[in-house]
Amino acid sequence: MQRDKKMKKDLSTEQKIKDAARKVFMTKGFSGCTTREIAKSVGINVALLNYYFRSKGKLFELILEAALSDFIEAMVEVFSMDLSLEDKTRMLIDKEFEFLRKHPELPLFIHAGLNQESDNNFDQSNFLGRLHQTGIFEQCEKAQEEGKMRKVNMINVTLLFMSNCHFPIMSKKLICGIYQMNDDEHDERLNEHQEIVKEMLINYLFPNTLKNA
Amino acid sequence: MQRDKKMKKDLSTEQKIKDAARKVFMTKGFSGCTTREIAKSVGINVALLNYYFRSKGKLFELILEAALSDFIEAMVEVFSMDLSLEDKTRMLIDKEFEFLRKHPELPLFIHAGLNQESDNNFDQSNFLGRLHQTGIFEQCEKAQEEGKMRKVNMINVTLLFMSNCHFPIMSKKLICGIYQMNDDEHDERLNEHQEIVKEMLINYLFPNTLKNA
DNA sequence: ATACTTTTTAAACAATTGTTTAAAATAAGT
DNA sequence: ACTTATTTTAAACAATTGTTTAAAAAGTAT
Repeated sequence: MQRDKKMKKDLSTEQKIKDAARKVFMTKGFSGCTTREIAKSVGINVALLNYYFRSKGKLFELILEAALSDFIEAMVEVFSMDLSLEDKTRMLIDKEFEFLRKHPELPLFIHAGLNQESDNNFDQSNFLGRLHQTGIFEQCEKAQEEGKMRKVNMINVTLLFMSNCHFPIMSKKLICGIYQMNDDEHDERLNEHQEIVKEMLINYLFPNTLKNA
Repeated sequence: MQRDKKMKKDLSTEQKIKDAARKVFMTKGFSGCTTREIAKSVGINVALLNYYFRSKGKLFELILEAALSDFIEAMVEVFSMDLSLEDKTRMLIDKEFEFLRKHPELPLFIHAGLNQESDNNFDQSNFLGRLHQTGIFEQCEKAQEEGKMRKVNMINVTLLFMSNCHFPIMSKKLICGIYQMNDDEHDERLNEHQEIVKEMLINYLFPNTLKNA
Protein backbone atom coordinates (compact mmCIF):
# COMPACT_ATOMS: atom_id res chain seq x y z
CA MET A 1 0.00 0.00 0.00
CA GLN A 2 2.85 2.32 0.73
CA ARG A 3 3.93 2.39 -2.88
CA ASP A 4 0.76 3.31 -4.73
CA LYS A 5 -0.41 6.09 -2.50
CA LYS A 6 2.61 8.14 -1.60
CA MET A 7 0.51 11.15 -0.75
CA LYS A 8 1.23 10.98 2.93
CA LYS A 9 3.88 13.53 3.62
CA ASP A 10 6.23 15.85 1.87
CA LEU A 11 8.67 13.00 1.38
CA SER A 12 8.14 9.32 2.08
CA THR A 13 9.65 8.11 5.30
CA GLU A 14 11.44 5.38 3.42
CA GLN A 15 13.25 7.89 1.27
CA LYS A 16 14.04 10.15 4.20
CA ILE A 17 15.67 7.22 5.97
CA LYS A 18 17.68 6.39 2.89
CA ASP A 19 18.88 9.96 2.57
CA ALA A 20 19.89 10.17 6.20
CA ALA A 21 21.53 6.76 6.12
CA ARG A 22 23.49 7.76 3.07
CA LYS A 23 24.80 10.87 4.71
CA VAL A 24 25.73 9.13 7.96
CA PHE A 25 27.22 6.01 6.35
CA MET A 26 29.25 8.16 3.97
CA THR A 27 30.99 10.11 6.67
CA LYS A 28 31.30 7.47 9.38
CA GLY A 29 31.24 4.14 7.62
CA PHE A 30 29.20 1.07 8.45
CA SER A 31 30.57 0.20 11.84
CA GLY A 32 31.34 3.82 12.65
CA CYS A 33 27.73 4.74 13.24
CA THR A 34 24.64 3.34 14.92
CA THR A 35 21.12 2.74 13.78
CA ARG A 36 19.93 5.10 16.49
CA GLU A 37 22.14 7.83 15.07
CA ILE A 38 20.52 7.44 11.68
CA ALA A 39 17.04 7.29 13.12
CA LYS A 40 17.63 10.36 15.22
CA SER A 41 18.81 12.37 12.23
CA VAL A 42 15.52 11.52 10.51
CA GLY A 43 13.52 12.18 13.62
CA ILE A 44 12.03 8.73 13.91
CA ASN A 45 12.17 5.67 16.10
CA VAL A 46 14.87 3.04 15.72
CA ALA A 47 12.34 0.31 15.16
CA LEU A 48 11.12 2.04 12.05
CA LEU A 49 14.47 1.46 10.44
CA ASN A 50 14.04 -2.28 10.72
CA TYR A 51 10.44 -1.95 9.66
CA TYR A 52 11.34 -0.53 6.26
CA PHE A 53 14.71 -2.18 5.83
CA ARG A 54 15.29 -5.48 7.52
CA SER A 55 18.53 -4.64 9.20
CA LYS A 56 21.39 -2.18 9.41
CA GLY A 57 23.42 -4.33 7.07
CA LYS A 58 20.68 -4.52 4.48
CA LEU A 59 20.26 -0.77 4.55
CA PHE A 60 23.98 -0.33 4.12
CA GLU A 61 24.10 -2.63 1.13
CA LEU A 62 21.37 -0.56 -0.46
CA ILE A 63 23.26 2.69 0.03
CA LEU A 64 26.51 1.19 -1.19
CA GLU A 65 24.86 -0.23 -4.26
CA ALA A 66 23.34 3.16 -5.05
CA ALA A 67 26.68 4.88 -4.62
CA LEU A 68 28.33 2.44 -6.97
CA SER A 69 25.56 2.99 -9.46
CA ASP A 70 26.06 6.76 -9.31
CA PHE A 71 29.69 6.28 -10.16
CA ILE A 72 29.07 4.11 -13.17
CA GLU A 73 26.22 6.28 -14.36
CA ALA A 74 28.45 9.35 -14.47
CA MET A 75 30.81 7.46 -16.75
CA VAL A 76 28.02 6.07 -18.88
CA GLU A 77 26.62 9.52 -19.41
CA VAL A 78 29.85 10.77 -20.94
CA PHE A 79 30.57 7.62 -22.89
CA SER A 80 27.16 7.73 -24.53
CA MET A 81 27.75 11.12 -26.11
CA ASP A 82 28.69 11.57 -29.71
CA LEU A 83 32.21 12.84 -29.20
CA SER A 84 35.76 11.99 -30.11
CA LEU A 85 37.78 10.00 -27.62
CA GLU A 86 39.86 13.03 -26.78
CA ASP A 87 36.77 15.07 -26.06
CA LYS A 88 35.28 12.26 -24.02
CA THR A 89 38.49 12.10 -22.04
CA ARG A 90 38.39 15.80 -21.29
CA MET A 91 34.72 15.74 -20.46
CA LEU A 92 34.95 12.67 -18.27
CA ILE A 93 37.74 14.15 -16.21
CA ASP A 94 35.93 17.45 -15.85
CA LYS A 95 32.68 15.73 -14.90
CA GLU A 96 34.41 13.47 -12.43
CA PHE A 97 36.19 16.31 -10.71
CA GLU A 98 33.02 18.34 -10.62
CA PHE A 99 30.99 15.44 -9.26
CA LEU A 100 33.59 14.39 -6.72
CA ARG A 101 34.06 17.92 -5.48
CA LYS A 102 30.42 17.79 -4.48
CA HIS A 103 30.69 14.30 -2.98
CA PRO A 104 34.28 14.04 -1.79
CA GLU A 105 33.54 11.26 0.66
CA LEU A 106 32.15 8.93 -1.99
CA PRO A 107 35.33 7.19 -3.20
CA LEU A 108 36.55 6.34 0.27
CA PHE A 109 33.08 5.17 1.25
CA ILE A 110 32.89 2.83 -1.70
CA HIS A 111 36.30 1.31 -1.20
CA ALA A 112 35.88 0.94 2.54
CA GLY A 113 32.40 -0.42 2.02
CA LEU A 114 33.50 -3.03 -0.46
CA ASN A 115 36.16 -4.24 1.95
CA GLN A 116 33.55 -4.70 4.65
CA GLU A 117 31.22 -6.83 2.63
CA SER A 118 31.85 -10.52 2.32
CA ASP A 119 29.78 -11.33 -0.70
CA ASN A 120 30.30 -9.38 -3.87
CA ASN A 121 26.96 -8.67 -5.45
CA PHE A 122 28.38 -6.81 -8.39
CA ASP A 123 26.69 -8.87 -11.05
CA GLN A 124 23.44 -7.66 -9.61
CA SER A 125 23.72 -4.26 -11.23
CA ASN A 126 25.63 -5.39 -14.29
CA PHE A 127 27.99 -2.45 -14.36
CA LEU A 128 30.10 -3.93 -17.12
CA GLY A 129 27.06 -4.37 -19.29
CA ARG A 130 26.03 -0.77 -18.84
CA LEU A 131 29.49 0.35 -19.85
CA HIS A 132 29.45 -1.94 -22.86
CA GLN A 133 26.15 -0.52 -24.06
CA THR A 134 27.74 2.88 -24.54
CA GLY A 135 29.97 1.49 -27.27
CA ILE A 136 33.03 3.00 -25.61
CA PHE A 137 34.98 -0.22 -25.89
CA GLU A 138 34.42 -0.48 -29.62
CA GLN A 139 35.31 3.16 -30.07
CA CYS A 140 38.60 2.61 -28.26
CA GLU A 141 39.33 -0.61 -30.10
CA LYS A 142 38.81 1.08 -33.41
CA ALA A 143 41.00 4.04 -32.46
CA GLN A 144 43.69 1.66 -31.29
CA GLU A 145 43.65 -0.25 -34.55
CA GLU A 146 43.89 3.00 -36.48
CA GLY A 147 46.90 3.99 -34.42
CA LYS A 148 45.12 6.96 -32.93
CA MET A 149 45.09 5.57 -29.44
CA ARG A 150 47.81 3.85 -27.49
CA LYS A 151 47.24 0.14 -27.24
CA VAL A 152 46.44 -0.24 -23.59
CA ASN A 153 44.06 -2.69 -22.00
CA MET A 154 40.75 -1.08 -21.12
CA ILE A 155 41.14 -2.11 -17.52
CA ASN A 156 44.35 -0.15 -17.35
CA VAL A 157 42.63 2.78 -19.00
CA THR A 158 39.93 2.64 -16.37
CA LEU A 159 42.57 2.47 -13.70
CA LEU A 160 44.30 5.52 -15.12
CA PHE A 161 41.14 7.58 -15.08
CA MET A 162 39.99 6.52 -11.65
CA SER A 163 43.41 6.86 -10.07
CA ASN A 164 43.90 10.40 -11.27
CA CYS A 165 40.37 11.60 -10.58
CA HIS A 166 39.37 9.80 -7.41
CA PHE A 167 42.58 9.73 -5.47
CA PRO A 168 43.27 13.48 -5.51
CA ILE A 169 39.87 14.02 -3.93
CA MET A 170 39.97 11.27 -1.36
CA SER A 171 43.51 12.04 -0.23
CA LYS A 172 42.71 15.55 0.92
CA LYS A 173 43.39 14.96 4.59
CA LEU A 174 46.62 13.14 3.88
CA ILE A 175 47.94 15.75 1.48
CA CYS A 176 46.82 18.66 3.62
CA GLY A 177 48.47 16.98 6.59
CA ILE A 178 51.78 16.40 4.91
CA TYR A 179 52.03 19.79 3.25
CA GLN A 180 50.32 21.75 6.03
CA MET A 181 47.72 23.21 3.72
CA ASN A 182 44.35 24.72 4.51
CA ASP A 183 41.20 24.08 2.51
CA ASP A 184 41.66 27.00 0.14
CA GLU A 185 45.19 26.05 -0.78
CA HIS A 186 44.11 22.48 -1.38
CA ASP A 187 41.29 23.66 -3.58
CA GLU A 188 43.71 25.65 -5.66
CA ARG A 189 46.00 22.63 -6.06
CA LEU A 190 43.00 20.55 -7.04
CA ASN A 191 42.00 22.96 -9.77
CA GLU A 192 45.49 22.86 -11.18
CA HIS A 193 45.58 19.12 -10.88
CA GLN A 194 42.45 18.78 -12.94
CA GLU A 195 44.22 20.42 -15.88
CA ILE A 196 47.38 18.42 -15.29
CA VAL A 197 45.51 15.15 -15.37
CA LYS A 198 43.69 16.11 -18.55
CA GLU A 199 46.89 16.99 -20.37
CA MET A 200 48.82 14.01 -19.05
CA LEU A 201 46.19 11.42 -19.90
CA ILE A 202 45.44 12.78 -23.36
CA ASN A 203 49.15 13.09 -23.94
CA TYR A 204 49.66 9.48 -22.98
CA LEU A 205 46.61 7.86 -24.51
CA PHE A 206 46.59 9.81 -27.78
CA PRO A 207 50.22 10.62 -28.49
CA ASN A 208 49.71 11.54 -32.14
CA THR A 209 47.24 14.25 -31.37
CA LEU A 210 49.77 16.15 -29.35
CA LYS A 211 52.67 15.62 -31.68
CA ASN A 212 50.73 17.22 -34.51
CA ALA A 213 49.67 20.17 -32.40
CA MET B 1 65.68 -13.70 31.09
CA GLN B 2 68.95 -12.13 31.91
CA ARG B 3 69.73 -10.65 28.53
CA ASP B 4 68.28 -7.25 29.17
CA LYS B 5 68.41 -5.33 32.35
CA LYS B 6 64.73 -5.05 33.16
CA MET B 7 63.17 -6.63 30.15
CA LYS B 8 60.47 -9.20 29.85
CA LYS B 9 60.17 -12.16 27.51
CA ASP B 10 61.11 -13.47 24.09
CA LEU B 11 59.17 -10.67 22.50
CA SER B 12 57.83 -7.92 24.64
CA THR B 13 54.13 -8.13 25.23
CA GLU B 14 53.89 -4.51 24.25
CA GLN B 15 55.28 -5.24 20.81
CA LYS B 16 53.13 -8.32 20.36
CA ILE B 17 50.05 -6.24 21.06
CA LYS B 18 51.16 -3.61 18.58
CA ASP B 19 51.71 -6.23 15.89
CA ALA B 20 48.34 -7.82 16.45
CA ALA B 21 46.59 -4.47 16.64
CA ARG B 22 48.20 -3.40 13.40
CA LYS B 23 46.99 -6.47 11.60
CA VAL B 24 43.45 -6.26 12.97
CA PHE B 25 43.08 -2.50 12.56
CA MET B 26 44.41 -2.70 9.01
CA THR B 27 41.83 -5.14 7.81
CA LYS B 28 38.81 -4.06 9.87
CA GLY B 29 39.37 -0.44 10.72
CA PHE B 30 39.04 1.26 14.06
CA SER B 31 35.34 0.80 14.73
CA GLY B 32 35.24 -2.45 12.79
CA CYS B 33 37.00 -4.43 15.49
CA THR B 34 36.99 -4.81 19.25
CA THR B 35 39.68 -4.67 21.88
CA ARG B 36 38.81 -8.22 22.83
CA GLU B 37 39.45 -9.33 19.28
CA ILE B 38 42.92 -7.86 19.38
CA ALA B 39 43.64 -9.26 22.81
CA LYS B 40 42.48 -12.70 21.78
CA SER B 41 44.75 -12.74 18.74
CA VAL B 42 47.68 -12.05 21.05
CA GLY B 43 46.50 -14.55 23.63
CA ILE B 44 46.18 -12.10 26.48
CA ASN B 45 43.54 -10.48 28.60
CA VAL B 46 41.66 -7.38 27.50
CA ALA B 47 42.76 -5.43 30.51
CA LEU B 48 46.36 -5.78 29.48
CA LEU B 49 45.64 -3.70 26.42
CA ASN B 50 44.66 -0.76 28.56
CA TYR B 51 47.54 -1.45 30.87
CA TYR B 52 50.12 -0.87 28.15
CA PHE B 53 48.18 1.58 26.03
CA ARG B 54 45.65 3.76 27.75
CA SER B 55 42.76 3.08 25.43
CA LYS B 56 41.69 1.61 22.14
CA GLY B 57 41.87 5.03 20.54
CA LYS B 58 45.38 5.67 21.79
CA LEU B 59 46.54 2.34 20.44
CA PHE B 60 44.95 3.11 17.11
CA GLU B 61 46.66 6.47 16.87
CA LEU B 62 49.96 4.75 17.48
CA ILE B 63 49.39 2.24 14.68
CA LEU B 64 48.18 4.91 12.30
CA GLU B 65 51.15 7.09 13.02
CA ALA B 66 53.50 4.19 12.36
CA ALA B 67 51.77 3.39 9.10
CA LEU B 68 52.10 6.97 7.95
CA SER B 69 55.73 6.93 8.90
CA ASP B 70 56.32 3.79 6.85
CA PHE B 71 54.87 5.54 3.84
CA ILE B 72 57.02 8.61 4.12
CA GLU B 73 60.10 6.58 4.91
CA ALA B 74 59.77 4.62 1.68
CA MET B 75 59.78 7.87 -0.24
CA VAL B 76 62.64 9.33 1.77
CA GLU B 77 64.73 6.27 1.07
CA VAL B 78 64.48 6.75 -2.68
CA PHE B 79 64.80 10.51 -2.58
CA SER B 80 68.01 10.29 -0.59
CA MET B 81 69.80 8.29 -3.25
CA ASP B 82 72.28 9.81 -5.65
CA LEU B 83 70.26 9.42 -8.82
CA SER B 84 68.79 11.49 -11.61
CA LEU B 85 65.18 12.55 -11.28
CA GLU B 86 64.17 10.14 -14.01
CA ASP B 87 65.84 7.27 -12.22
CA LYS B 88 64.31 8.32 -8.92
CA THR B 89 60.93 8.37 -10.58
CA ARG B 90 61.36 4.87 -11.91
CA MET B 91 62.73 3.58 -8.65
CA LEU B 92 60.05 5.24 -6.54
CA ILE B 93 57.27 3.76 -8.62
CA ASP B 94 58.84 0.32 -8.56
CA LYS B 95 59.45 0.48 -4.82
CA GLU B 96 55.94 1.72 -4.14
CA PHE B 97 54.33 -1.02 -6.19
CA GLU B 98 56.54 -3.62 -4.57
CA PHE B 99 55.84 -2.31 -1.09
CA LEU B 100 52.11 -1.92 -1.63
CA ARG B 101 51.79 -5.36 -3.14
CA LYS B 102 52.98 -6.65 0.21
CA HIS B 103 50.73 -4.33 2.20
CA PRO B 104 47.73 -3.73 -0.04
CA GLU B 105 45.48 -2.69 2.81
CA LEU B 106 47.75 0.15 3.94
CA PRO B 107 46.48 3.00 1.73
CA LEU B 108 42.84 2.44 2.56
CA PHE B 109 43.67 2.08 6.22
CA ILE B 110 45.50 5.38 6.27
CA HIS B 111 42.82 7.33 4.47
CA ALA B 112 39.99 5.82 6.47
CA GLY B 113 41.97 6.30 9.66
CA LEU B 114 42.65 9.95 8.99
CA ASN B 115 38.96 10.56 8.39
CA GLN B 116 38.12 9.03 11.75
CA GLU B 117 40.47 11.16 13.76
CA SER B 118 39.39 14.59 14.85
CA ASP B 119 42.73 16.15 15.64
CA ASN B 120 45.45 16.06 13.08
CA ASN B 121 48.73 15.34 14.76
CA PHE B 122 50.76 15.49 11.61
CA ASP B 123 53.26 18.04 12.82
CA GLN B 124 54.23 15.51 15.44
CA SER B 125 56.25 13.45 13.00
CA ASN B 126 57.33 16.30 10.78
CA PHE B 127 56.84 14.45 7.52
CA LEU B 128 57.46 17.52 5.43
CA GLY B 129 60.75 18.11 7.16
CA ARG B 130 61.91 14.57 6.51
CA LEU B 131 61.10 14.99 2.84
CA HIS B 132 62.91 18.31 2.72
CA GLN B 133 66.04 16.80 4.21
CA THR B 134 66.44 14.56 1.19
CA GLY B 135 66.99 17.56 -1.03
CA ILE B 136 64.40 16.32 -3.49
CA PHE B 137 62.67 19.67 -3.66
CA GLU B 138 65.88 21.48 -4.58
CA GLN B 139 66.69 18.83 -7.15
CA CYS B 140 63.30 19.32 -8.78
CA GLU B 141 63.51 23.09 -8.61
CA LYS B 142 66.87 23.03 -10.31
CA ALA B 143 65.67 20.69 -13.01
CA GLN B 144 62.62 22.84 -13.58
CA GLU B 145 64.74 25.97 -13.98
CA GLU B 146 66.98 24.18 -16.43
CA GLY B 147 63.94 23.16 -18.46
CA LYS B 148 64.54 19.49 -17.84
CA MET B 149 61.43 19.05 -15.77
CA ARG B 150 57.94 20.31 -16.36
CA LYS B 151 57.08 23.19 -14.09
CA VAL B 152 54.54 21.61 -11.80
CA ASN B 153 53.96 22.35 -8.17
CA MET B 154 55.52 19.71 -5.93
CA ILE B 155 52.19 19.03 -4.31
CA ASN B 156 50.78 18.11 -7.70
CA VAL B 157 53.81 15.95 -8.35
CA THR B 158 53.19 14.14 -5.08
CA LEU B 159 49.57 13.75 -6.03
CA LEU B 160 50.52 12.27 -9.38
CA PHE B 161 52.79 9.69 -7.81
CA MET B 162 50.43 8.70 -5.05
CA SER B 163 47.38 8.57 -7.27
CA ASN B 164 48.97 6.26 -9.77
CA CYS B 165 50.69 4.00 -7.26
CA HIS B 166 48.28 3.79 -4.36
CA PHE B 167 44.96 3.80 -6.10
CA PRO B 168 45.55 0.82 -8.38
CA ILE B 169 46.34 -1.25 -5.31
CA MET B 170 43.53 -0.07 -3.09
CA SER B 171 40.88 -0.33 -5.80
CA LYS B 172 41.33 -4.05 -6.32
CA LYS B 173 37.89 -5.07 -5.13
CA LEU B 174 36.18 -2.35 -7.13
CA ILE B 175 38.04 -3.11 -10.34
CA CYS B 176 37.72 -6.85 -9.95
CA GLY B 177 34.03 -6.37 -9.28
CA ILE B 178 33.37 -4.24 -12.32
CA TYR B 179 35.43 -6.28 -14.73
CA GLN B 180 34.68 -9.66 -13.17
CA MET B 181 38.32 -10.54 -12.71
CA ASN B 182 39.96 -13.05 -10.43
CA ASP B 183 43.12 -12.42 -8.44
CA ASP B 184 45.48 -13.67 -11.11
CA GLU B 185 44.01 -11.51 -13.82
CA HIS B 186 44.18 -8.51 -11.57
CA ASP B 187 47.78 -9.22 -10.75
CA GLU B 188 48.61 -9.31 -14.43
CA ARG B 189 46.88 -5.97 -15.00
CA LEU B 190 48.76 -4.54 -12.05
CA ASN B 191 52.11 -5.59 -13.48
CA GLU B 192 51.29 -3.95 -16.75
CA HIS B 193 50.02 -0.89 -14.97
CA GLN B 194 53.28 -0.46 -13.17
CA GLU B 195 55.05 -0.02 -16.50
CA ILE B 196 52.32 2.23 -17.83
CA VAL B 197 52.59 4.54 -14.88
CA LYS B 198 56.34 4.72 -15.16
CA GLU B 199 56.24 5.64 -18.81
CA MET B 200 53.36 8.06 -18.44
CA LEU B 201 54.81 9.97 -15.52
CA ILE B 202 58.31 10.21 -16.94
CA ASN B 203 56.80 11.19 -20.25
CA TYR B 204 54.82 13.93 -18.59
CA LEU B 205 57.28 15.23 -16.04
CA PHE B 206 60.39 15.07 -18.23
CA PRO B 207 59.13 15.68 -21.76
CA ASN B 208 62.54 16.49 -23.26
CA THR B 209 63.96 13.17 -22.35
CA LEU B 210 61.42 11.37 -24.45
CA LYS B 211 61.47 13.79 -27.34
CA ASN B 212 65.19 13.26 -27.78
CA ALA B 213 64.90 9.50 -27.65
C1' DA C 1 63.61 -16.37 52.76
C1' DT C 2 61.01 -11.27 52.74
C1' DA C 3 59.40 -7.10 50.73
C1' DC C 4 58.43 -4.51 46.83
C1' DT C 5 57.43 -3.68 41.97
C1' DT C 6 55.82 -5.08 37.61
C1' DT C 7 52.96 -7.88 34.80
C1' DT C 8 48.71 -10.46 34.04
C1' DT C 9 44.20 -12.02 35.01
C1' DA C 10 39.21 -12.68 36.20
C1' DA C 11 35.33 -10.22 37.07
C1' DA C 12 32.46 -6.54 37.03
C1' DC C 13 31.19 -2.02 35.38
C1' DA C 14 27.98 1.01 33.00
C1' DA C 15 26.88 2.24 28.46
C1' DT C 16 25.65 1.05 23.89
C1' DT C 17 24.69 -2.13 20.33
C1' DG C 18 21.18 -4.22 16.66
C1' DT C 19 16.92 -6.18 16.88
C1' DT C 20 12.29 -7.57 18.44
C1' DT C 21 7.73 -7.35 20.69
C1' DA C 22 3.46 -5.53 21.55
C1' DA C 23 0.71 -1.80 21.63
C1' DA C 24 -0.62 2.70 20.00
C1' DA C 25 -1.52 6.03 16.30
C1' DT C 26 -2.76 6.91 11.67
C1' DA C 27 -4.68 5.95 7.29
C1' DA C 28 -7.71 3.35 4.13
C1' DG C 29 -11.60 0.55 2.85
C1' DT C 30 -16.26 -0.61 3.66
C1' DA D 1 -19.96 4.80 11.44
C1' DC D 2 -16.89 0.47 11.91
C1' DT D 3 -13.26 -2.63 10.47
C1' DT D 4 -9.00 -3.57 8.76
C1' DA D 5 -4.37 -2.61 7.26
C1' DT D 6 -0.45 0.26 7.54
C1' DT D 7 2.74 3.21 9.94
C1' DT D 8 5.00 4.62 14.18
C1' DT D 9 6.32 4.32 18.86
C1' DA D 10 7.93 2.98 23.58
C1' DA D 11 9.97 -0.53 25.88
C1' DA D 12 12.53 -4.42 26.44
C1' DC D 13 15.70 -7.87 24.70
C1' DA D 14 20.15 -10.18 24.95
C1' DA D 15 24.69 -9.47 23.42
C1' DT D 16 28.70 -6.71 23.12
C1' DT D 17 31.22 -2.62 23.88
C1' DG D 18 35.53 -0.04 26.12
C1' DT D 19 37.18 0.45 30.49
C1' DT D 20 38.09 -0.23 35.44
C1' DT D 21 38.85 -2.64 39.89
C1' DA D 22 40.98 -5.65 42.81
C1' DA D 23 43.53 -9.48 43.36
C1' DA D 24 46.71 -13.03 41.77
C1' DA D 25 51.03 -14.27 39.45
C1' DA D 26 55.68 -13.41 38.16
C1' DG D 27 59.85 -10.91 38.58
C1' DT D 28 63.43 -8.22 41.08
C1' DA D 29 65.97 -6.78 44.68
C1' DT D 30 67.27 -6.84 49.49
